[in-house]
Amino acid sequence: MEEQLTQEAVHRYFPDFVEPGLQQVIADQGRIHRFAAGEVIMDYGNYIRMLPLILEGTIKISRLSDDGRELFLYYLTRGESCAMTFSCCMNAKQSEIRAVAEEETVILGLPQRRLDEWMMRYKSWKNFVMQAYDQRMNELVRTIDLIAFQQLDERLLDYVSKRAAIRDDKTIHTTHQDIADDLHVSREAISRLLKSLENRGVVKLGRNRIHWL
Amino acid sequence: MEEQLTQEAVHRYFPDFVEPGLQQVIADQGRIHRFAAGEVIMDYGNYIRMLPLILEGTIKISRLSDDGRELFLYYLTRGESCAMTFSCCMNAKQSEIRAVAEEETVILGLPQRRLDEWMMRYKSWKNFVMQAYDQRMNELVRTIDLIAFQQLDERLLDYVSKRAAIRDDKTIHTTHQDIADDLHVSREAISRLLKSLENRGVVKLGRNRIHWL
DNA sequence: CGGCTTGTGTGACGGCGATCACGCAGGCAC
DNA sequence: GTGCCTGCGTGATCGCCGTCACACAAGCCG
Repeated sequence: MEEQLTQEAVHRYFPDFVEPGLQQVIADQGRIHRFAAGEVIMDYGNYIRMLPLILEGTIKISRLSDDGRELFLYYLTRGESCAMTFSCCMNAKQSEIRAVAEEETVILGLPQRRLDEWMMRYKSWKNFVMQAYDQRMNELVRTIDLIAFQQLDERLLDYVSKRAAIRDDKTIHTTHQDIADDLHVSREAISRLLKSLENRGVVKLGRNRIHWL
Repeated sequence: MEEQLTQEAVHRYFPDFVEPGLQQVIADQGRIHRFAAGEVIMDYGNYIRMLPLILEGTIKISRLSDDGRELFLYYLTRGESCAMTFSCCMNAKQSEIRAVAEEETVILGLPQRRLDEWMMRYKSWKNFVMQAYDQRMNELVRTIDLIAFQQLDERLLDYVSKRAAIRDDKTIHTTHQDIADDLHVSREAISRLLKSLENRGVVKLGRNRIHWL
């Protein structure tokens, strides 16, 4: 069952793709894939045959550092795509990132072969790609800023608020350990700081969930 | 005195620009600018009218964080260009970065107006731009990795070796305070660690200079 | 119900780096 | 030479977070 989108649906999901020709090829060549929460969409070392555009849901992008540790980079949500994957597509490299569905997620997979050609043919596609790079660069710079300057409590606040915002859900379902892993700190530190946030009335805690006030 | 390059010189500096037409427009439209060590090439809030390609020398790229602190990002050297500037050019935004010449530096300035058009017309230009983004993304990820995982001594080693490598000069001329600022740590910590590196025979220290062994 | 697993709270202790407070040394100006 | 400024070395103290060690609580399953 290989679903496709209609040209109208492409236009609805990605209103920035203005050229009818672009809408048409995306509709023709894109294939819909569905993933359950926790499913690995793409993993380190995989050969990449398609570029994912996210239609629904959220995916979490991580990367292996030089010495094999997992490094959380960012979340992607609907209407976005993965800048780190472009370069792999372009050079037919193996994936340097892992993408995991955070919740039930629907993506449109575009065949790797055509992307390069689209860059030169469709201005709005080129802009989309450039903008994706730009967004991610800014996100990474912001992360560096947080790690370099902020205390852990600020970083945690940022993390929690962002995760609450990315889906319109004020309750995050996760464990303290998972947060600690993403921020590369100890679980105890997260527990203590969350407790103090609760005392300050910023969040309400429960087992496996954090409610953002 | 507005110097230009010949088409042959463009080819020599940037062998990856294969299209003769691209070489020609770069030669025609590029203007050479020279900067002394320490000179500010581009500053926060400037309107950007040109994209710099570095012909000779080294420039240091920094950025203001959300709350106004200076955040060192990376060094650029010959044959490279600044990915963060592309996006400013594209959208005619004000600069979000500061570029300072580390040493005497020569750049070729390309007029902002044409860049977008070149992306779609010249494949090797498009590849150059994409590769620039990709390199910087990887550099930023590596920085995050270092800050998140490594102790300060590892970061310092990485920093010193990189600065020694970027110009072919095993002696770095700088102060402990400058290094401390780049790494966002205290000067004392840098002094102590450099001392221990000297004791371990990794570097030789002198006033205003560090010699890499 | 009791036992097990998984998640959370909390104390004790230690290390790294920040901060403060100096002393000292190299080089420049006079 | 005498000052003076800038850069470097070093000790003392302090705070954040890592680590270890447990207690306890929530939920699942027999």
